[in-house]
Amino acid sequence: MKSRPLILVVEDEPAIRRLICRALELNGYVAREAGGAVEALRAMRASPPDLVLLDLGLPDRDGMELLPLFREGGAAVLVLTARGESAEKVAALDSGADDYVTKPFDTDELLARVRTCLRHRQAVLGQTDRLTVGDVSIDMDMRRVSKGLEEVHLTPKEYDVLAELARHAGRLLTHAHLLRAVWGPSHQDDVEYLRVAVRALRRKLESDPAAPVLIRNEPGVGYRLVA
Amino acid sequence: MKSRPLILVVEDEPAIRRLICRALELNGYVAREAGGAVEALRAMRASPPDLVLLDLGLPDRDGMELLPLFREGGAAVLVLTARGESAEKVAALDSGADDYVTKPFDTDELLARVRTCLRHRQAVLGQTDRLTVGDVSIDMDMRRVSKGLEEVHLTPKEYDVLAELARHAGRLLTHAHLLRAVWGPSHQDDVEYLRVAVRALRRKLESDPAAPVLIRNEPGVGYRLVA
DNA sequence: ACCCGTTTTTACGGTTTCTTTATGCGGGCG
DNA sequence: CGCCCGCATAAAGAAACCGTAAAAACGGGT
Repeated sequence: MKSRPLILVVEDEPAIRRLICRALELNGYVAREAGGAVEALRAMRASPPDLVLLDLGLPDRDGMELLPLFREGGAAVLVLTARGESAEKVAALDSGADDYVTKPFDTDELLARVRTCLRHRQAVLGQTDRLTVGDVSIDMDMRRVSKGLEEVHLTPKEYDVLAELARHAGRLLTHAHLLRAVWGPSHQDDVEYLRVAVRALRRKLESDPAAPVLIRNEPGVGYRLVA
Repeated sequence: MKSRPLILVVEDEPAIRRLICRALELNGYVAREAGGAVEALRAMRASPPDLVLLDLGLPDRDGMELLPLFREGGAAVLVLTARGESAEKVAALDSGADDYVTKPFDTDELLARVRTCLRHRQAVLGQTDRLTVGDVSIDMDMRRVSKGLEEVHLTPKEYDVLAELARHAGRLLTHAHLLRAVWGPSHQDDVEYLRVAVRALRRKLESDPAAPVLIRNEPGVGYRLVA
């Protein structure tokens, strides 16, 4: 997921569609529109969204048929429809929808549910593309790291190590794991590489490199980025 | 998560509470009840649930205060309350609630949302096997162990022994078994290693290391982690 | 061909962890 | 009663590991 999540709004009523998209854009999302099933599929293929807001009552196709497709594409799905039947909700949720909101809806609530859906999806995919620990923030998408306000320059290897640690923030990664991920399987025993890289990272990111709090060491096992 | 997910229903109105629990039990869940905040916390500690159905309007404490606690305990939270204010919903969802349903609710829809919450939770936790015995909890995935609130540092061997014991919690593991698992087949007779490691573990994890309750000794056979 | 930033090696002192040995306690048994 | 065995505890020497520094090799761009 990019720093600005991509949301696809599938809704046949243009007025409502625009309304939703405006609200999304105002809240920092990138919104794409689709008025029907075929259009939605095309948009899906063109650039896979992070979340789909799906109206079930489409003119050309039943939205329920699209649901599995979005799911397979890795998107979260929030069904947003006028159909209030309990059976419909159950069917949609059990088909993999992440939430179900009936029209008319409250915009603030919808946005909160959108956030919740994205949170769930993010957890599922396990990729936090922006991570902030203390005063350092890591933007995976931009491949940028900053401490406080200034940006910090990292060499490729340094960045790769940090990224791997950040992808599993809080978890203890073994030397072998990190080495495999960054240097490839053939170097999974060259712990010295790791030491040099970690030292460089600490020097650049830690407030007190002598007493590291960000990248911790578990003697004999590996390193861990605090969560 | 067990084969039958454990759900804690926090709701002060006995009639509604029973109704919900009955519905849950009929659908293959194990339901626990709590009429207030303190009761909920006790139930939480006794056996951490997979999901909490939380009514915000409790007599003794605002449900919103409990929400973070449940989240930290690894439970999914479905807020089920009479408060229909949009701001309330936004606050709850942004505090980590996985869904928000207002009373009166439809039972089938609630059950579908329960399923969705559990699905999300399972995805989030992935295969994070976490074991809690008394006040010590072992997170295999993170390779972390904590007693009470503080984290406890374990050396590699200490952790390996504990992990092996935890993997077969409640079962009696022979000296040879543990030694093979941790030190390798060539040291399966060096019981001294084991004693030193167990002692270190007890010192760090037991409330009274002189009277161990967590790691028990079966004279002449091996050790056992209580379940 | 040369320069500069990056990566790979190598070396060393200090610390953590592991192994090994020693001692004391208590229960079962002759 | 005294001996032996299994266990807990303590402590010390050995080994493994870490952080640090710096030199050597590398590689892309000018």
